[in-house]
Amino acid sequence: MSLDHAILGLLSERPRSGYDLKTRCFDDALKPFWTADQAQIYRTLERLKAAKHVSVTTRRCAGRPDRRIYEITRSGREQLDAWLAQAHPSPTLRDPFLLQLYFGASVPDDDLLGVLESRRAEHERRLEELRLAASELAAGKLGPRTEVLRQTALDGAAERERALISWLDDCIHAVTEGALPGSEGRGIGQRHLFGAEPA
Amino acid sequence: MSLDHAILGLLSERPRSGYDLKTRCFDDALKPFWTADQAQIYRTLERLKAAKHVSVTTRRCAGRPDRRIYEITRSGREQLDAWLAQAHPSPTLRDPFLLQLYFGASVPDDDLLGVLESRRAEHERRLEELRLAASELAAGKLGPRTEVLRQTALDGAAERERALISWLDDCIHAVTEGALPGSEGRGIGQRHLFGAEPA
DNA sequence: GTCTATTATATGTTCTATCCTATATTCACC
DNA sequence: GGTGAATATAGGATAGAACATATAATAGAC
Repeated sequence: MSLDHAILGLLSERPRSGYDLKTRCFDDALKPFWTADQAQIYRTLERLKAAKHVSVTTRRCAGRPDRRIYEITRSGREQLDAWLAQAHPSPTLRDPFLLQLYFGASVPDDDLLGVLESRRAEHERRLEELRLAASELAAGKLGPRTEVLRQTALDGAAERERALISWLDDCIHAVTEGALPGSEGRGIGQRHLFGAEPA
Repeated sequence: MSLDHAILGLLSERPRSGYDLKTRCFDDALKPFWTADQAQIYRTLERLKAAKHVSVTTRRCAGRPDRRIYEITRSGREQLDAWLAQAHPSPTLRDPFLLQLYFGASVPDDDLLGVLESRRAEHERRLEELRLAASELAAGKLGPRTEVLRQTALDGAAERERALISWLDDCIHAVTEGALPGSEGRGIGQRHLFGAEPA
């Protein structure tokens, strides 16, 4: 239910429409922390409205569809505060790339290197995004506690990326230096090593 | 479709039953890389069978339900090899904890500290699991390339955890030293700062 | 003697996320 | 005059993950 709370958090700053949430929050400042597509946002707003955590005011716009401006209610704030103050389990990480390494004994060095380098580029790209977000944050538009906390959150995400990049560099180095034992073909030898299925 | 390939990878080592995959792979050695519940595994095996990537042999067992042993087919191996050799997008990270920091300006230091410490404990727990997995791996039962790759994968996951723990330590330190600006109440002042919704 | 765990497979339901499509208008560009 | 982008909301379809329940026998604990 984290998307609910992301939206409640955004609405606790000021009232917004669904479109506004999408284009000016989830596609922008919130992107490093949580993403959501448009359909999800509108559906979540409906749900929050049904739960009375937000209220709606329709604003007429000539020609266009009416704008529905959502505002957080007292019960929404209470819900948000309770959620913010308690610990939540961290999501289990499921990364296809680690599976590739795990099962990659039959993959030729060249292909392996390609995968490693594309992964490295991706983390570098994310790190760049985080740097950009951090520089946009430092404009003094927010309260000091908010600003420090957001910088800290960005920094945590950046640490993660940096750790992965330096590890990937080690991997790439090992492969290009030929430090990785040669390709093993696949499985036939191992099947004998393991023996038959136990009864 | 990574679960499909995790299962194909496991079956490329040796034939296994669904129960076997669950209890001896996904709950064990594969746990740091990919988890799956029983229902998911059986349904995926069905799907792989329909796609002719695995074949089944039923083994009668007195009293118990028959054991269905799955074996990878030639087309399954081809599918697996192709997947292993190409790059896949890394999953977008969505971590409720980062949202908590992002919106946490109204949370009292004590609650914040509780959240930080419980998160730290969780990463420490995972790191311990990774250490255990690494020591179980170093038994010489596998080919040299497989062993190095698996150690490397575990090491990458461990680096991630270590980076987060050291960052969390900084956060905890900052809060306990009072380096974090005081609580801001919530929103009322900010609402004025931001001004009204633009027309 | 009952209760729980283990071995083994399978279905049902719900939730979340992603993608695609529909609707409706204004404005800028070519 | 047509095309596409921006503004704005909403529904449908699908896939993945999580959780719960059904069935069925044996072995061991209390």
